[in-house]
Amino acid sequence: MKKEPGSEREYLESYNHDQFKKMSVATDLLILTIEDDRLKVLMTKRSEYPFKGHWALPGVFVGMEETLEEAAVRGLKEEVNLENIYLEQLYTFGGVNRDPRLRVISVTYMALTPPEKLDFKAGNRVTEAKLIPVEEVIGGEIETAFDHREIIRYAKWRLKNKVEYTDIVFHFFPDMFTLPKLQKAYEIIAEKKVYKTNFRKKFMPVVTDTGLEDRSGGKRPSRYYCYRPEEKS
Amino acid sequence: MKKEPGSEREYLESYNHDQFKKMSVATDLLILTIEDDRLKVLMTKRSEYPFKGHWALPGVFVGMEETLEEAAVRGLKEEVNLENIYLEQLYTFGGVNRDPRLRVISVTYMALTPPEKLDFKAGNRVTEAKLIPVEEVIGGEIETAFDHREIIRYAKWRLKNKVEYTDIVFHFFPDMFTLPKLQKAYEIIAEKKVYKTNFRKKFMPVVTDTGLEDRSGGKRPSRYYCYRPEEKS
DNA sequence: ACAATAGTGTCTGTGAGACAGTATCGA
DNA sequence: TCGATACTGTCTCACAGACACTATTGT
Repeated sequence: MKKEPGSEREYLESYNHDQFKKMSVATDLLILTIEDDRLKVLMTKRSEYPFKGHWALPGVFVGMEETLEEAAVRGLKEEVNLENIYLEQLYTFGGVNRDPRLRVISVTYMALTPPEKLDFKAGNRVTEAKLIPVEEVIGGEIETAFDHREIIRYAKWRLKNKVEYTDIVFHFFPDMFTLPKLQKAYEIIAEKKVYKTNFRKKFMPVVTDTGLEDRSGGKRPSRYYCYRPEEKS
Repeated sequence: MKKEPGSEREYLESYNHDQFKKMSVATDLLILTIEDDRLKVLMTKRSEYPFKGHWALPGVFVGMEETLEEAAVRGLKEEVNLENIYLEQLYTFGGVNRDPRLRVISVTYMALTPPEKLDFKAGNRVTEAKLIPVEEVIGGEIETAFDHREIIRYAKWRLKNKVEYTDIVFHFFPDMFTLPKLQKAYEIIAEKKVYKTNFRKKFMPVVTDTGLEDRSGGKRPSRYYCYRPEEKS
């Protein structure tokens, strides 16, 4: 078959080298939440080789007809039945031997949610899934599959940085929350104590008082606030 | 052929679905520099379909035996004969129809360099390459291939953010530089004027005076500084 | 009354913004 | 001397850190 140099056909063929055939692209999900005053990540126990019995991040392969973000959203829906939550691309990991079976490029996405919204027991999944404190993963107490320990360490680092100059803390809470709880979450992520006064000065401008109170504490009740329902016009 | 459920073999086969076969992974490079008081990006003129005659970012496909970063480093070496420069992963673009020929996931890397180190005329490249002001690309004055205009817009945004709270400005300069020039670069990237006094207060702690002077200005000479040769012990 | 938690007032220090002033070059 | 550029001193103001104080609950 005759080839026209520089033609579309020649290009299509040149890209079909065997070299580029066996790479797969996946999105791995870092579903993070705060529970019992600890930052936790959702992991699934592998029931198959390799790393059978180890814990891994949930993930899906990217289909030919979906974007990376669509794949991440699909994964969230399939694995934890979760929709409409905060999602951001974290980093792309492409080590050669990340997966001993085949070359997998993993585009990781970070999802933040209050623990109440997680529903990983239901659904049609067979594999075991649970929230694991990131400290236990990073500390090596948990047997972790692939390079997922590194990925989790990176996510924790990114979160720690962003919490100081953005409003991501709010994504760990439902519509209503109390400032003491918000502060506690902030301190866990930032890994440092802050003064009540300064914390409130910082976030008061972006929250609004609901008038409701949380009387579950036993002591003086704290007020419920909402995030930014009054955006300044 | 008999299959053992849960075996390694079954897994390998299940990942060989046609669905995951035709995706390619590339790294596109954003080689940024400051020249003539403008932020510029290196682009190459496409000599083939598609987007023939349009300008595109340099990039290489990721080989099976190299990591993403190794591919980026190789691309830098091949395209602009550049080594040992600042390189950071920017973002991964995975739109379905980014490339009309085949599905390409593009892991983009941002490289910063002084313009003197660029050597894209030499080498064995046949395609035309030149530095184009990012404003012209974003403004639509330049015919841009694929989604590269979006990528460049994102890089500019990221750079603008990082310049305020990191030391990336220094990567646009060789070992020695004057503070007025450094400030000018800062202002171009941050897209705002700053006061000399405050700029110096901010960066004086991380530079050291060489004693040398730049007498090319015609007026009062400015001193040459180095970046952090005196890291505090 | 008391312990415990929620919430406020205010002093201090740091660092950016603003601007006036001094220093050094060529012509 | 003059214009232009390099460099410095210092006032102000916003904001985070620090800490003492008041307020409201259950027991």
